[in-house]
This record gives sequence, C-alpha cells and structure tokens, in this order.
Amino acid sequence: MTVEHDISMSARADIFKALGHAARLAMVIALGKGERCVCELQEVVGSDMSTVSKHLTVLRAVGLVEADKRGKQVYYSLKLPCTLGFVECVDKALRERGH
Amino acid sequence: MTVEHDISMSARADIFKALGHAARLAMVIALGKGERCVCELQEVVGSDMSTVSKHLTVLRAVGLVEADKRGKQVYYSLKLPCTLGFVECVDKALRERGH
DNA sequence: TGGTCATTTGGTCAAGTAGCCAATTGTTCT
DNA sequence: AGAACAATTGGCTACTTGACCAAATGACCA
Repeated sequence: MTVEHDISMSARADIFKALGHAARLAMVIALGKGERCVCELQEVVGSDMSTVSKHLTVLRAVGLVEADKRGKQVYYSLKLPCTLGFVECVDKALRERGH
Repeated sequence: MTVEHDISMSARADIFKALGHAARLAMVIALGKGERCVCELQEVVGSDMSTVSKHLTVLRAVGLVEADKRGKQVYYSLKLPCTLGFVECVDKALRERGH
C-alpha cells in the first residue's frame, strides 16, 4: 500500500491548506534555508507584523513549523523539510507549461 | 539554489490551496491508483455530484488533474504524481505525533 | 425523435479567511 | 521602575469558499 487511509483526510488537507497562501508558502520556503525570527519573515512577505504572526500561528497549528523564543525574538524553523521537495516538483510542472 | 524564485508565489500556493480540502485531496489520492470517472469519485467523497464536479474544476484549473471525455463519462487522471510522495511524508509526520 | 444518464453551470446562503489597526504581553536595558 | 522593542491577540470589515438545489448541456439508446 502506498497511501495510508487510517489517517484523517482533513488532518492531511489542513497541512495543504496551511501552505495554500502565498505569504505562508514564502515563509516556509525562507525557513528552508534556516531558522528566522518573525521580523525577518515580515521582510520576506512585506505585510503587517500582526498578519505575519497570524500566518505563523496557522503554520504552527498544523505542525509545519516550530517556534523557539530566545530573548525578545521568536525564531521559527521548518519541521517538514519534505515540503521543499514538493515545491520543486510543483515548480517543474509550472515551468513546463510556461508560468 | 534549491527553490526557484522567478515563479509566482501565488501560482505555487494555488496548487497547495487546491489540495487543501479533504474531498479534493481524497480524490487526488484515489486518482493515484488510476483514472476514475466523476461518478466513481463521487462515491469516494460522498457528496452531491455538482459539488464533486466543482471540486474537480478547481483541481483542473491548477493543472493537478486532467479530464478526458469518453462517451457519457468524463475520466479524470492525476497529472502531478509527486503529490502522493508529499502525502506520504505528511502522513509520516502525522503518525509520529499520533494522529 | 424522445428519453435517460453523466456531468456541468448558475444561483443562493452560511461559514470561513485575510488584512489592518489598536491594545496587550513579555523581555531587555538603563 | 520605566522606556523600548518583538511578538501576539482582539476586533472589525471585506472578501472568498463550500454546499446544496435546480436547470442546462451533451452523448447514447430505443
């Protein structure tokens, strides 16, 4: 068997849903290069810090990222690096049909 | 470089978004085993056929699946099989924290 | 041609999501 | 203690989504 069926379909879908937003996906890709604090991620996506923080809450809720508070800053890191592999496959498909 | 940055982030995110719904993800997983007509997919997810059809429109719009009309039926097939690989990785993570 | 079956489309409504601002929490520095 | 900074939370509004029903399309069969 390749794909398991005893895991809730919505639990799986929630992970995709969390990645289904340009800002959140951009942050996950940035985290692929190493941990970043919220203010650094804010620069990546360019929106209000409160918005960034809420996006990070979504990513944390599904276990895609992990938060580590150190001093005044909170550092986020990627817990599911295989996400980047899928992004590459998606990119390949998008390139093939000419973005 | 591992992840390209000249491809629109929202184009990528739209693919994740399309997968971010239990019914759509279930259909994609079912299509991983081979092509299926809409009525077969309807049995997989159990909702109204019009709802299933709209979900399939979403998947088709982002290029995840392909439609082929043969006689009265429309057969859908999976265009991005690497999706299944990511689902497996997601499953592994979900299992590790005890679904 | 008329009927039936598979699928799609249009419309409506309830529910969910994203963004911003303002206010709050918690930490460091003086 | 009080100022300054990083991050989170609450609240509001605008927008998007999902589900169902009803109606339309399109293919096959009698």
